[in-house]
Amino acid sequence: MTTEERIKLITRNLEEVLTEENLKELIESGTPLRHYIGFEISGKPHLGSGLALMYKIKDLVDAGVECTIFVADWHTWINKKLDGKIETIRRLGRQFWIEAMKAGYKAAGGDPEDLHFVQGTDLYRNHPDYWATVVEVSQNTSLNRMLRSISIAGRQEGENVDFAILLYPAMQAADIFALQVNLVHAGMEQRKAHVIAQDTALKIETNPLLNKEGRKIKPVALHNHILLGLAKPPVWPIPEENLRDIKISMKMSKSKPDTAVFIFDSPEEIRRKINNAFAPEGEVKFNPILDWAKHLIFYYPDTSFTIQREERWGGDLTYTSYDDLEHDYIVKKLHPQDLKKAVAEWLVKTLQPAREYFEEPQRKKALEEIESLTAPKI
RNA sequence: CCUGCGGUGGCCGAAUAGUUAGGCAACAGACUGUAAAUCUGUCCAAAGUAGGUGCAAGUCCUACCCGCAGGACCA
Repeated sequence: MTTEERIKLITRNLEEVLTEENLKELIESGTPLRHYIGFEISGKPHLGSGLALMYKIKDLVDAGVECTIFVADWHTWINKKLDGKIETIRRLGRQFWIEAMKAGYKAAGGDPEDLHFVQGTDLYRNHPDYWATVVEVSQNTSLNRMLRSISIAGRQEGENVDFAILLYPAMQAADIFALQVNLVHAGMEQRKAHVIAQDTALKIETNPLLNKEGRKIKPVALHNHILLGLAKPPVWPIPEENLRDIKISMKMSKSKPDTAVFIFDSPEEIRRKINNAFAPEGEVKFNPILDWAKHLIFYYPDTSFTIQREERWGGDLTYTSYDDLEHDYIVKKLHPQDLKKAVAEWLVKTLQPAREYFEEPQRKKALEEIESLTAPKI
Protein backbone atom coordinates (compact mmCIF):
# COMPACT_ATOMS: atom_id res chain seq x y z
CA MET A 1 0.00 0.00 0.00
CA THR A 2 1.41 3.38 -0.97
CA THR A 3 1.55 6.33 1.38
CA GLU A 4 -1.22 8.00 -0.59
CA GLU A 5 -3.43 4.93 -0.33
CA ARG A 6 -2.83 4.66 3.39
CA ILE A 7 -3.65 8.32 3.93
CA LYS A 8 -6.81 7.96 1.90
CA LEU A 9 -7.96 4.96 3.91
CA ILE A 10 -7.01 6.50 7.24
CA THR A 11 -8.78 9.78 6.57
CA ARG A 12 -11.82 8.83 4.50
CA ASN A 13 -15.21 9.96 5.77
CA LEU A 14 -13.65 11.87 8.65
CA GLU A 15 -14.95 15.28 9.52
CA GLU A 16 -11.50 16.58 10.40
CA VAL A 17 -7.83 15.59 10.38
CA LEU A 18 -5.36 17.61 12.45
CA THR A 19 -3.32 17.77 10.35
CA GLU A 20 -2.96 15.95 7.04
CA GLU A 21 0.54 17.32 6.62
CA ASN A 22 1.60 15.89 9.96
CA LEU A 23 0.02 12.57 9.05
CA LYS A 24 1.97 12.46 5.81
CA GLU A 25 5.19 13.31 7.59
CA LEU A 26 4.51 10.68 10.22
CA ILE A 27 4.00 7.96 7.64
CA GLU A 28 6.94 9.00 5.54
CA SER A 29 9.23 9.02 8.56
CA GLY A 30 8.61 5.30 8.81
CA THR A 31 7.32 5.58 12.35
CA PRO A 32 4.97 2.72 13.20
CA LEU A 33 1.40 4.06 13.38
CA ARG A 34 -0.18 3.59 16.77
CA HIS A 35 -3.81 4.58 17.25
CA TYR A 36 -5.97 4.99 20.31
CA ILE A 37 -9.54 5.89 21.05
CA GLY A 38 -10.84 6.30 24.59
CA PHE A 39 -14.29 5.57 25.95
CA GLU A 40 -16.03 6.15 29.21
CA ILE A 41 -17.99 3.21 30.55
CA SER A 42 -21.09 5.29 30.88
CA GLY A 43 -23.79 3.09 29.42
CA LYS A 44 -24.55 1.18 26.28
CA PRO A 45 -22.70 2.03 23.07
CA HIS A 46 -24.88 3.60 20.39
CA LEU A 47 -24.45 3.86 16.65
CA GLY A 48 -21.85 6.56 17.08
CA SER A 49 -19.55 4.86 19.55
CA GLY A 50 -20.46 1.29 18.69
CA LEU A 51 -20.61 1.40 14.90
CA ALA A 52 -19.47 4.60 13.18
CA LEU A 53 -16.20 4.73 15.11
CA MET A 54 -15.71 1.02 14.54
CA TYR A 55 -15.91 1.49 10.78
CA LYS A 56 -13.06 3.94 11.05
CA ILE A 57 -11.04 1.61 13.26
CA LYS A 58 -11.53 -1.09 10.66
CA ASP A 59 -10.08 1.28 8.06
CA LEU A 60 -7.09 1.89 10.31
CA VAL A 61 -6.47 -1.79 10.91
CA ASP A 62 -6.66 -2.34 7.16
CA ALA A 63 -4.11 0.44 6.74
CA GLY A 64 -1.70 -1.38 9.01
CA VAL A 65 -2.23 0.74 12.11
CA GLU A 66 -1.95 -0.76 15.58
CA CYS A 67 -5.31 0.08 17.16
CA THR A 68 -6.00 0.40 20.88
CA ILE A 69 -9.28 0.93 22.62
CA PHE A 70 -8.68 2.71 25.88
CA VAL A 71 -11.19 1.90 28.59
CA ALA A 72 -11.27 5.14 30.53
CA ASP A 73 -12.34 3.93 33.93
CA TRP A 74 -10.78 6.83 35.82
CA HIS A 75 -12.44 9.36 33.55
CA THR A 76 -15.75 7.63 34.07
CA TRP A 77 -15.16 7.79 37.80
CA ILE A 78 -14.25 11.47 37.70
CA ASN A 79 -17.47 12.06 35.81
CA LYS A 80 -19.43 10.13 38.48
CA LYS A 81 -21.06 7.76 36.05
CA LEU A 82 -22.77 4.47 36.87
CA ASP A 83 -22.86 4.11 40.67
CA GLY A 84 -19.88 6.45 41.10
CA LYS A 85 -17.64 3.68 42.47
CA ILE A 86 -14.32 3.04 40.78
CA GLU A 87 -14.55 -0.68 41.58
CA THR A 88 -17.85 -1.07 39.73
CA ILE A 89 -16.64 0.99 36.80
CA ARG A 90 -13.39 -0.96 36.59
CA ARG A 91 -15.19 -4.29 36.66
CA LEU A 92 -17.81 -3.33 34.09
CA GLY A 93 -15.07 -1.90 31.92
CA ARG A 94 -13.80 -5.46 31.61
CA GLN A 95 -17.04 -7.38 31.77
CA PHE A 96 -19.11 -5.06 29.66
CA TRP A 97 -17.36 -2.33 27.72
CA ILE A 98 -14.55 -4.38 26.19
CA GLU A 99 -17.06 -7.00 25.15
CA ALA A 100 -19.40 -4.33 23.79
CA MET A 101 -16.63 -2.86 21.68
CA LYS A 102 -15.84 -6.30 20.30
CA ALA A 103 -19.51 -6.70 19.43
CA GLY A 104 -19.58 -3.36 17.65
CA TYR A 105 -16.40 -4.17 15.80
CA LYS A 106 -17.88 -7.44 14.62
CA ALA A 107 -20.95 -5.61 13.37
CA ALA A 108 -18.59 -3.31 11.46
CA GLY A 109 -17.14 -6.36 9.78
CA GLY A 110 -13.91 -6.57 11.74
CA ASP A 111 -12.17 -9.24 13.75
CA PRO A 112 -11.88 -8.26 17.43
CA GLU A 113 -8.60 -10.17 17.62
CA ASP A 114 -7.07 -7.23 15.74
CA LEU A 115 -7.79 -4.80 18.57
CA HIS A 116 -5.84 -4.02 21.70
CA PHE A 117 -7.53 -3.00 24.92
CA VAL A 118 -5.99 -1.00 27.72
CA GLN A 119 -7.75 -0.01 30.89
CA GLY A 120 -6.91 3.28 32.59
CA THR A 121 -6.17 1.70 35.94
CA ASP A 122 -3.59 -0.61 34.39
CA LEU A 123 -1.96 2.16 32.39
CA TYR A 124 -1.48 4.29 35.49
CA ARG A 125 -0.18 1.41 37.56
CA ASN A 126 2.33 0.48 34.88
CA HIS A 127 3.51 4.06 34.40
CA PRO A 128 4.45 5.53 37.78
CA ASP A 129 5.59 8.66 35.96
CA TYR A 130 2.14 9.09 34.39
CA TRP A 131 1.24 11.70 36.99
CA ALA A 132 4.35 13.67 36.16
CA THR A 133 3.00 13.95 32.64
CA VAL A 134 -0.34 15.12 34.01
CA VAL A 135 1.50 17.84 35.90
CA GLU A 136 3.49 18.86 32.85
CA VAL A 137 0.42 19.05 30.65
CA SER A 138 -1.27 21.10 33.37
CA GLN A 139 1.68 23.46 33.69
CA ASN A 140 1.49 24.17 30.00
CA THR A 141 -2.25 24.78 29.84
CA SER A 142 -4.07 27.74 31.35
CA LEU A 143 -6.83 27.33 33.89
CA ASN A 144 -9.26 29.12 31.58
CA ARG A 145 -8.50 26.73 28.83
CA MET A 146 -9.08 23.74 31.09
CA LEU A 147 -12.38 25.23 32.16
CA ARG A 148 -13.40 25.71 28.56
CA SER A 149 -12.46 22.19 27.66
CA ILE A 150 -14.65 20.37 30.15
CA SER A 151 -17.22 20.00 27.39
CA ILE A 152 -15.20 16.94 26.40
CA ALA A 153 -16.59 15.34 29.55
CA GLY A 154 -20.12 16.26 28.57
CA ARG A 155 -20.17 19.22 30.93
CA GLN A 156 -20.88 22.83 30.16
CA GLU A 157 -18.76 25.75 31.21
CA GLY A 158 -20.42 27.39 34.19
CA GLU A 159 -22.18 24.20 35.16
CA ASN A 160 -21.80 23.06 38.76
CA VAL A 161 -18.69 20.97 38.67
CA ASP A 162 -16.23 19.86 41.26
CA PHE A 163 -12.55 20.36 40.90
CA ALA A 164 -11.88 16.78 39.83
CA ILE A 165 -13.42 17.51 36.46
CA LEU A 166 -10.44 19.72 35.71
CA LEU A 167 -8.17 16.68 35.95
CA TYR A 168 -10.09 15.14 33.07
CA PRO A 169 -8.59 17.03 30.11
CA ALA A 170 -5.08 16.89 31.56
CA MET A 171 -5.36 13.16 32.10
CA GLN A 172 -6.78 12.62 28.65
CA ALA A 173 -3.77 14.33 27.14
CA ALA A 174 -1.41 12.44 29.43
CA ASP A 175 -3.07 9.17 28.39
CA ILE A 176 -1.94 9.84 24.85
CA PHE A 177 1.68 10.31 25.92
CA ALA A 178 1.69 7.39 28.33
CA LEU A 179 0.25 5.13 25.65
CA GLN A 180 2.73 6.50 23.12
CA VAL A 181 0.12 6.76 20.39
CA ASN A 182 0.53 9.02 17.40
CA LEU A 183 -2.97 8.75 15.93
CA VAL A 184 -5.58 9.97 18.39
CA HIS A 185 -9.14 9.28 17.38
CA ALA A 186 -12.55 10.38 18.67
CA GLY A 187 -15.71 12.20 17.73
CA MET A 188 -15.55 15.91 16.99
CA GLU A 189 -16.65 16.72 20.53
CA GLN A 190 -13.25 15.58 21.82
CA ARG A 191 -11.18 17.95 19.72
CA LYS A 192 -10.37 20.28 22.62
CA ALA A 193 -8.55 17.52 24.46
CA HIS A 194 -6.62 16.53 21.38
CA VAL A 195 -5.57 20.08 20.69
CA ILE A 196 -4.31 20.40 24.26
CA ALA A 197 -2.27 17.26 23.70
CA GLN A 198 -0.88 18.68 20.48
CA ASP A 199 -0.09 22.03 22.05
CA THR A 200 1.78 20.46 24.94
CA ALA A 201 3.42 17.61 23.02
CA LEU A 202 6.66 19.41 22.29
CA LYS A 203 6.93 20.97 25.73
CA ILE A 204 6.75 18.00 28.04
CA GLU A 205 9.77 16.07 29.29
CA THR A 206 8.10 13.00 30.74
CA ASN A 207 6.72 10.48 28.25
CA PRO A 208 7.06 12.72 25.20
CA LEU A 209 5.80 11.29 21.94
CA LEU A 210 8.70 10.43 19.64
CA ASN A 211 9.02 9.53 15.99
CA LYS A 212 11.33 6.89 14.58
CA GLU A 213 14.28 9.26 14.66
CA GLY A 214 13.67 10.05 18.31
CA ARG A 215 12.38 13.55 17.68
CA LYS A 216 9.44 14.93 19.68
CA ILE A 217 6.27 15.04 17.60
CA LYS A 218 2.63 16.03 18.01
CA PRO A 219 -0.02 13.35 17.76
CA VAL A 220 -2.23 13.47 14.68
CA ALA A 221 -5.92 13.81 15.53
CA LEU A 222 -8.66 12.01 13.60
CA HIS A 223 -12.17 13.25 14.24
CA ASN A 224 -15.36 11.48 13.29
CA HIS A 225 -18.59 13.17 12.37
CA ILE A 226 -21.10 13.19 15.22
CA LEU A 227 -24.26 11.40 14.17
CA LEU A 228 -27.46 13.35 14.70
CA GLY A 229 -29.92 12.27 17.35
CA LEU A 230 -33.43 11.40 16.28
CA ALA A 231 -35.24 14.21 18.09
CA LYS A 232 -36.59 17.41 16.66
CA PRO A 233 -34.34 20.41 17.40
CA PRO A 234 -35.67 22.88 20.00
CA VAL A 235 -35.94 25.57 17.34
CA TRP A 236 -37.23 24.68 13.93
CA PRO A 237 -36.44 25.71 11.32
CA ILE A 238 -32.87 26.21 12.48
CA PRO A 239 -31.33 29.64 11.83
CA GLU A 240 -28.52 29.19 9.32
CA GLU A 241 -25.84 30.69 11.55
CA ASN A 242 -26.52 28.25 14.38
CA LEU A 243 -26.68 25.12 12.27
CA ARG A 244 -23.29 23.80 13.29
CA ASP A 245 -23.79 24.35 17.02
CA ILE A 246 -27.30 22.93 16.97
CA LYS A 247 -26.12 19.86 15.14
CA ILE A 248 -23.48 19.19 17.75
CA SER A 249 -25.92 19.72 20.60
CA MET A 250 -28.49 17.42 18.98
CA LYS A 251 -26.38 14.31 19.17
CA MET A 252 -27.71 11.01 20.42
CA SER A 253 -28.27 11.14 24.15
CA LYS A 254 -28.04 8.29 26.60
CA SER A 255 -30.39 10.13 28.93
CA LYS A 256 -32.96 10.33 26.13
CA PRO A 257 -32.86 6.77 24.84
CA ASP A 258 -35.34 7.43 22.05
CA THR A 259 -32.91 9.86 20.40
CA ALA A 260 -30.39 7.06 19.97
CA VAL A 261 -30.21 3.54 18.62
CA PHE A 262 -27.98 1.36 20.76
CA ILE A 263 -26.11 -1.45 19.10
CA PHE A 264 -27.94 -4.04 21.19
CA ASP A 265 -31.43 -2.70 20.55
CA SER A 266 -33.94 -5.32 19.47
CA PRO A 267 -35.34 -5.17 15.93
CA GLU A 268 -38.65 -3.93 17.34
CA GLU A 269 -36.95 -1.12 19.25
CA ILE A 270 -34.94 -0.12 16.21
CA ARG A 271 -38.06 0.03 14.04
CA ARG A 272 -40.00 1.98 16.64
CA LYS A 273 -37.27 4.56 17.23
CA ILE A 274 -36.62 5.09 13.54
CA ASN A 275 -40.30 5.42 12.83
CA ASN A 276 -40.66 8.06 15.54
CA ALA A 277 -37.66 10.01 14.28
CA PHE A 278 -37.80 13.59 13.12
CA ALA A 279 -37.60 13.51 9.32
CA PRO A 280 -39.15 16.34 7.31
CA GLU A 281 -39.90 15.52 3.72
CA GLY A 282 -37.47 17.04 1.25
CA GLU A 283 -35.36 18.55 4.03
CA VAL A 284 -31.65 17.78 4.06
CA LYS A 285 -30.07 20.42 6.28
CA PHE A 286 -31.08 18.70 9.49
CA ASN A 287 -32.31 15.20 8.98
CA PRO A 288 -31.06 12.40 11.20
CA ILE A 289 -32.27 9.62 8.93
CA LEU A 290 -30.40 11.01 5.94
CA ASP A 291 -27.44 11.69 8.19
CA TRP A 292 -27.33 8.06 9.26
CA ALA A 293 -27.76 6.85 5.71
CA LYS A 294 -24.85 8.99 4.62
CA HIS A 295 -22.42 8.14 7.39
CA LEU A 296 -23.33 4.53 8.08
CA ILE A 297 -25.01 2.90 5.09
CA PHE A 298 -22.94 4.67 2.45
CA TYR A 299 -19.71 4.49 4.43
CA TYR A 300 -18.15 2.30 1.77
CA PRO A 301 -17.88 3.67 -1.76
CA ASP A 302 -19.20 0.53 -3.45
CA THR A 303 -22.44 0.41 -1.46
CA SER A 304 -25.68 -0.60 -3.09
CA PHE A 305 -28.77 0.21 -1.05
CA THR A 306 -32.24 -0.90 -2.04
CA ILE A 307 -35.37 0.72 -0.70
CA GLN A 308 -38.41 -1.46 -0.96
CA ARG A 309 -41.59 0.35 -1.87
CA GLU A 310 -45.10 -0.69 -2.57
CA GLU A 311 -46.11 -0.50 -6.21
CA ARG A 312 -48.51 2.34 -5.54
CA TRP A 313 -45.59 4.50 -4.41
CA GLY A 314 -43.53 3.63 -7.43
CA GLY A 315 -41.85 0.33 -6.58
CA ASP A 316 -38.32 -0.39 -5.33
CA LEU A 317 -35.42 2.02 -5.62
CA THR A 318 -31.73 1.16 -5.61
CA TYR A 319 -28.98 3.64 -4.91
CA THR A 320 -25.25 3.25 -5.35
CA SER A 321 -24.33 6.65 -3.97
CA TYR A 322 -25.55 8.86 -1.18
CA ASP A 323 -25.73 11.86 -3.49
CA ASP A 324 -28.28 10.13 -5.70
CA LEU A 325 -30.36 9.24 -2.69
CA GLU A 326 -30.18 12.76 -1.32
CA HIS A 327 -31.16 14.18 -4.69
CA ASP A 328 -34.30 12.04 -4.87
CA TYR A 329 -35.12 12.99 -1.30
CA ILE A 330 -34.85 16.70 -2.05
CA VAL A 331 -37.14 16.44 -5.07
CA LYS A 332 -39.50 14.30 -2.95
CA LYS A 333 -39.24 11.33 -5.19
CA LEU A 334 -38.16 9.43 -2.08
CA HIS A 335 -40.58 9.65 0.83
CA PRO A 336 -39.30 9.71 4.42
CA GLN A 337 -41.39 6.73 5.45
CA ASP A 338 -39.94 4.49 2.78
CA LEU A 339 -36.44 5.62 3.64
CA LYS A 340 -37.09 5.06 7.34
CA LYS A 341 -38.23 1.51 6.78
CA ALA A 342 -35.19 0.71 4.70
CA VAL A 343 -32.78 2.32 7.15
CA ALA A 344 -34.38 0.46 10.03
CA GLU A 345 -34.07 -2.88 8.28
CA TRP A 346 -30.48 -2.09 7.35
CA LEU A 347 -29.72 -1.44 11.02
CA VAL A 348 -31.54 -4.55 12.17
CA LYS A 349 -29.43 -6.61 9.83
CA THR A 350 -26.15 -4.81 10.40
CA LEU A 351 -26.40 -4.94 14.16
CA GLN A 352 -27.34 -8.60 14.24
CA PRO A 353 -23.79 -9.81 14.96
CA ALA A 354 -23.62 -7.46 17.96
CA ARG A 355 -26.92 -8.70 19.34
CA GLU A 356 -25.88 -12.31 18.85
CA TYR A 357 -22.56 -11.75 20.58
CA PHE A 358 -24.42 -10.50 23.62
CA GLU A 359 -26.73 -13.47 23.85
CA GLU A 360 -23.94 -15.26 25.65
CA PRO A 361 -25.06 -15.43 29.32
CA GLN A 362 -22.09 -13.69 30.96
CA ARG A 363 -22.23 -10.78 28.54
CA LYS A 364 -25.99 -10.58 28.74
CA LYS A 365 -25.73 -10.36 32.50
CA ALA A 366 -23.23 -7.50 32.27
CA LEU A 367 -25.51 -5.71 29.81
CA GLU A 368 -28.42 -6.03 32.23
CA GLU A 369 -26.28 -4.63 35.02
CA ILE A 370 -25.32 -1.63 32.90
CA GLU A 371 -28.96 -1.08 32.05
CA SER A 372 -29.98 -1.19 35.69
CA LEU A 373 -27.29 1.34 36.58
CA THR A 374 -28.22 3.75 33.81
CA ALA A 375 -32.00 3.39 33.80
CA PRO A 376 -33.77 6.75 34.09
CA LYS A 377 -35.04 7.26 37.61
CA ILE A 378 -38.81 7.21 37.87
C1' C B 1 -14.76 29.16 60.17
C1' C B 2 -18.41 33.49 59.57
C1' U B 3 -22.49 36.06 56.92
C1' G B 4 -26.25 36.26 53.24
C1' C B 5 -29.31 33.78 49.63
C1' G B 6 -31.28 29.28 47.99
C1' G B 7 -32.82 23.68 47.99
C1' U B 8 -40.74 22.29 45.36
C1' G B 9 -42.79 16.71 39.97
C1' G B 10 -38.10 13.86 34.75
C1' C B 11 -36.87 19.41 33.92
C1' C B 12 -38.05 24.81 34.66
C1' G B 13 -40.98 27.41 37.99
C1' A B 14 -45.27 30.16 41.14
C1' A B 15 -48.14 30.57 45.59
C1' U B 16 -50.22 37.33 52.22
C1' A B 17 -49.49 29.71 57.17
C1' G B 18 -55.47 27.64 55.54
C1' U B 19 -57.03 22.43 51.27
C1' U B 20 -55.45 21.40 42.63
C1' A B 21 -50.39 27.20 39.72
C1' G B 22 -48.44 27.16 35.10
C1' G B 23 -45.03 25.63 31.45
C1' C B 24 -41.79 21.96 29.08
C1' A B 25 -41.35 16.91 28.61
C1' A B 26 -43.98 12.19 28.43
C1' C B 27 -48.21 9.24 26.85
C1' A B 28 -52.84 8.35 23.87
C1' G B 29 -56.12 9.69 19.95
C1' A B 30 -57.26 13.09 15.31
C1' C B 31 -54.91 14.97 10.94
C1' U B 32 -50.96 14.04 7.55
C1' G B 33 -48.30 7.93 3.23
C1' U B 34 -43.03 9.04 8.43
C1' A B 35 -41.75 12.33 11.94
C1' A B 36 -42.71 17.46 12.97
C1' A B 37 -46.60 21.28 13.41
C1' U B 38 -51.70 21.73 14.88
C1' C B 39 -56.03 20.14 17.61
C1' U B 40 -58.21 16.81 21.67
C1' G B 41 -57.40 14.14 25.81
C1' U B 42 -54.48 11.54 29.79
C1' C B 43 -51.15 10.67 33.58
C1' C B 44 -47.63 12.49 37.30
C1' A B 45 -46.23 14.82 42.71
C1' A B 46 -43.35 16.82 45.89
C1' A B 47 -41.53 19.85 49.39
C1' G B 48 -33.01 18.60 51.21
C1' U B 49 -32.89 15.76 56.23
C1' A B 50 -34.41 15.57 61.44
C1' G B 51 -37.07 17.90 65.02
C1' G B 52 -40.22 22.04 66.99
C1' U B 53 -44.34 25.90 67.34
C1' G B 54 -49.62 26.39 65.48
C1' C B 55 -56.35 24.23 64.97
C1' A B 56 -53.49 24.33 60.42
C1' A B 57 -46.51 24.54 57.88
C1' G B 58 -43.83 24.49 51.09
C1' U B 59 -44.69 28.98 53.92
C1' C B 60 -42.53 30.36 61.03
C1' C B 61 -38.35 28.39 64.52
C1' U B 62 -33.81 25.15 65.55
C1' A B 63 -30.00 21.88 64.00
C1' C B 64 -27.65 19.41 60.23
C1' C B 65 -26.67 18.35 54.79
C1' C B 66 -25.97 20.34 49.84
C1' G B 67 -25.38 24.59 46.26
C1' C B 68 -24.21 29.79 45.18
C1' A B 69 -22.07 34.60 46.50
C1' G B 70 -19.06 37.18 49.65
C1' G B 71 -15.91 37.52 53.90
C1' A B 72 -12.42 35.89 57.52
C1' C B 73 -7.84 33.24 58.19
C1' C B 74 -3.03 33.51 55.50
C1' A B 75 2.50 33.85 61.75
